[in-house]
This record gives sequence, structure tokens and C-alpha cells, in this order.
Amino acid sequence: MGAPPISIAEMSETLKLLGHPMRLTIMAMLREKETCVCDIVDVLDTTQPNASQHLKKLKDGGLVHETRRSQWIYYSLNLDDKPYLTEMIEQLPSMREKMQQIHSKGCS
Amino acid sequence: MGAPPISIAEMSETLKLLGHPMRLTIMAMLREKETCVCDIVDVLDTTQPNASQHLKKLKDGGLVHETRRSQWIYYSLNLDDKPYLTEMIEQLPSMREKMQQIHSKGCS
DNA sequence: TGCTTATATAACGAATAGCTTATATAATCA
DNA sequence: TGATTATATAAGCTATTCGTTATATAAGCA
Repeated sequence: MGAPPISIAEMSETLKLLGHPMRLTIMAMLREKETCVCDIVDVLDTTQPNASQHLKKLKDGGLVHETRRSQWIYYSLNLDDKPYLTEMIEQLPSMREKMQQIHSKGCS
Repeated sequence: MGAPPISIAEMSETLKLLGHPMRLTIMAMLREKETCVCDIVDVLDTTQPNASQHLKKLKDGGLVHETRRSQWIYYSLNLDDKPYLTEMIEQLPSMREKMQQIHSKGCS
């Protein structure tokens, strides 16, 4: 009935996931809109496997959700059960510009 | 004039600090009231050097503040320049009971 | 079917973080 | 001053995390 109790263990595990610049950048990107892996790779300016492994951690931690749409896999935020994160996510710097620049290159 | 810009690098470093159960517990304790190291050691149920090293990280990260009052050093929250944390800190589980139990033992 | 693109997984080395034990510093008190 | 209490620092070991390279899977297309 009331809000589900949040344990320190659970919260600290989640915060550990966000305590990495690439993963936090991914969260900032996904706040704008759902994004496919190739665009994330471009913005992070890293290798595809590296981005993929960070995405896996975020997914395993329940912070993001994935959907396949033909050959692309789109990631999106999944913060429904973590209301304590909303304010912080909102205050992340905008990634809009960097995400637009990517598409001048075009990854797909 | 406007709010100071927050970088992803800066935020992720701060979140990394909070991504450890002992450090997050310390933050939850300090939300209640400023606390000396010996009480923190008791609640965390760890060794004094371990607690001390976690406190040092929080201090170096600008999350807490210390004041010496005779032989005791009291730590307190320092969140003035990190408004994005306030909601999360507020939603940490209360440490009131655990902090009261400690004083039945009495560390000082 | 074979080729190409998108993504995930595995394996490994390097770097980092965490905890422990031992020791140092600082304050109080007798 | 010496003993005691509170706290910090150092050193070393272990465990975890990170990024890389190589490889696997999956979808689309010719």
C-alpha cells in the first residue's frame, strides 16, 4: 500500500552504477529520448563492446529497458521504481546538442 | 548569477562516493544530526580505520564537513553546492533507531 | 545462401577500491 | 609527564572494475 521500502543496500548499488561518467552520460542521453547502441557509442566516443557492457550493467540494475526494433536495439530509461532518482536525473546536463551532432555523421 | 553548471564528471564522482553501503549509511546518519566518528563506527559495525577512510573520501568529495570539539571530531552533511542530491538524501531510510541503540552502549 | 551491419559475450591485463593490521597524532586527565 | 581515549594515516593484500581484443549472435539484404 505505502511506498515500497528502499534499502540502503539497494540504493547504494544503484548509485554505484550511476557513479561512472559513461553510464551517467547514457542516462542523460536516454532522458532526452530512447536511443540505439550505435548512437550511444558515437556520443560516448568509445568502442562498441565497452558501451555494450555499460548498458548491460544499467539493464541488470533495472535502470534502463531495451527493445529490439529490427536490427537495432533501443534503450530507454526505467525509473518507475526509483523515485528518489528523478530529481537528480532531471538536473543532468542536457545532451541534446551532442546527440544532434551525431546524426550529421550518421551511424546507420 | 544562474545556478552553477554541473558537469557529468563531477556528478559521477559524487555518485560513486554514495555508491557504497557504508558511505551511504553515514550520509543517512548525518541527515539526522552531526555525529562523531566513534558513533559512526558503532553503527557501521566496522573497524575505526575503515570508517575513518570512508569519512575521508566523503570529506575530500565535499559531501561532509568536520569540526573538532575537544577530543571528538563531529561530521555533518555539506550539501549546499549539490542540490541535485537533496531529494535522494531525504528518501534515505531513517537511522534514528540505530543511532539511539548505540547510546545504550555508549562509546565515549 | 553468403555478406554486411548491429549488438552481445568472453577472456584477459591493468588499474582501482576496499579492508585489515600496525602505527602516528592529538586531546584529556591523573 | 605518562596513560588513556579519539581519530588519522600508511602499507599491503585481495577483490572488483574497467577497457581492450577477439569472437559470437542476430537481422537484413543481395
